[in-house]
Amino acid sequence: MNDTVRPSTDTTKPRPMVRARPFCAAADGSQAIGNLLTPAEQATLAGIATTLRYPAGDAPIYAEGDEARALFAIDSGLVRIARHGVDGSRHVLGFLRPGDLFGLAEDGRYVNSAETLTPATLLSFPLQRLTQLLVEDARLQLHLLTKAAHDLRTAQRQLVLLGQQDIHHRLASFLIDFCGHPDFYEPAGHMLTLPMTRLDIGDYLGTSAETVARNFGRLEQEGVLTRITPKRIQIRDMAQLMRLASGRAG
Amino acid sequence: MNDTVRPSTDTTKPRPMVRARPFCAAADGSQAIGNLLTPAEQATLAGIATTLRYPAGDAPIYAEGDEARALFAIDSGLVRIARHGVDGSRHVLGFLRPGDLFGLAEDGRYVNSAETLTPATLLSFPLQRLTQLLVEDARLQLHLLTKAAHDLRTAQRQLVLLGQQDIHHRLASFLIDFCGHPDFYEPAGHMLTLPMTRLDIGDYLGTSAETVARNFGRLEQEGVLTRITPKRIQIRDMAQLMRLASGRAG
DNA sequence: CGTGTGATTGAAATGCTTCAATTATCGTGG
DNA sequence: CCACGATAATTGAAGCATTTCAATCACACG
Repeated sequence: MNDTVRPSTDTTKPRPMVRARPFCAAADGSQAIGNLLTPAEQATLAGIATTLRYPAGDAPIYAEGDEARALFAIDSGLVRIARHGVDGSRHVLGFLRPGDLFGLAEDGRYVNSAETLTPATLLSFPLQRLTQLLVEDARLQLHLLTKAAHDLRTAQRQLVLLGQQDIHHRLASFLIDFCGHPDFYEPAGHMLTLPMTRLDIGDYLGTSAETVARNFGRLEQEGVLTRITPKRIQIRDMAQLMRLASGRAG
Repeated sequence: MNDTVRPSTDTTKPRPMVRARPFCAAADGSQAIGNLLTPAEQATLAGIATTLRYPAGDAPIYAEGDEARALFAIDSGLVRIARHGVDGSRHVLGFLRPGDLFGLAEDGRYVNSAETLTPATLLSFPLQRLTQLLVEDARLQLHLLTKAAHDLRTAQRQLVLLGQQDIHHRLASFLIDFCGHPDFYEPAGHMLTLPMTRLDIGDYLGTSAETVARNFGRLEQEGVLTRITPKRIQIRDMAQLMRLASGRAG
């Protein structure tokens, strides 16, 4: 295991990015890039990438206000994107998976912060060289444009989620998101494994860790799920969970 | 005044798009295009545009699920972008102004609905021809990519806004947004003119029209503002309003 | 096998939602 | 120009969900 927060760096050829969709609302630049770009385009991008390794446990990748020097793609591991209010409050914008892209800047600075949730390997694309590439390759641009449009839709999904009044429905939506991802949901045993804390979920859903815990309890009482451990959840009534997620009373 | 909901169409040369930033969180594709594109690029775009005129009063521009045939830009007037839940609830994603772009599609269909707030003149860009243009012109693409990135940041702002617990702060943020736009805020008399209803604001802030009204009352009691009429608001303590908007206790 | 972090639960206070009634505003036609 | 009617806004009150502070419990890690 890594014993420092500083990432280890190597410039060897990174593995190709081949993973699927992002799983949760990710209001930041985030989407699978593997199935949007051709192998040739991926190779072009990989040519300017540097591989970085980070340990688990909230290792900072960048912070709000930092000078933006690179765009990142996740090769392995999980990353949390958040913004912080002046009062110290935190709002989690998304949980990112392998294949997801993040690090969009504004006026040369990052507008949010990124930390690891688990040990992670990232690909870093220096902005300067990336920009150079973009003006040369229209095809690459069109794909990135498509990606950005998709991210906007994803952000809209979370906006609608936060627009829902009660946490009961928001939590259901959150869980349903995860059930669509093989890395976290095992259909055979109906087992869901959550990689983040209750506080992370609370900050994501716009509520507190306590309310999240209480609503897990409520879903359990209703027979929708069972908490094997806090992070290992067994889904007992997927149909009902989906009803709740889509806003229908339950 | 228009006497039908169908827009009148003409193919004469549309006026150039020259307005400033969008004013409110606009989770949909929306941003001033005038100051991002060169006159030549604007001319290229204008060449494939059709001008549409819509009356006021919630005239539908398109609805969720409609086949997406065009991208829209506002020449004059105001447009509301929203999504609807299966239970009939509505979540307003943004209020758009002249210069704003909207109508991003997913799988050939619109993912939200757009209606007028006031009489509006729109420029319609047929998707087919627009796509053609994009693969030919790398410069245009890079600008649209920048625009998309900006919209993502805007969506993030609204996410943070909705992440705030109480409506008091959310409403303050909402009002501060408007104070930055000359079309709605007159600094001389500290007068703010809101073009939408309390229900629109409620659906935007994730609450009800009643709670919005109550919080206007509360801001008035606190001496922050005065309601001349429901839609004409005089700001009496801008500093305090900004403190509230940034999350600091009031 | 301790120890610290995360999760859960309790209880009081607050804020929000909902239903309902009243009042105000604005566009329209007399 | 004023009156009218429809829509919007405000306010009241009861019920409910969430927040906050606090204490306890469970688990993972060393």
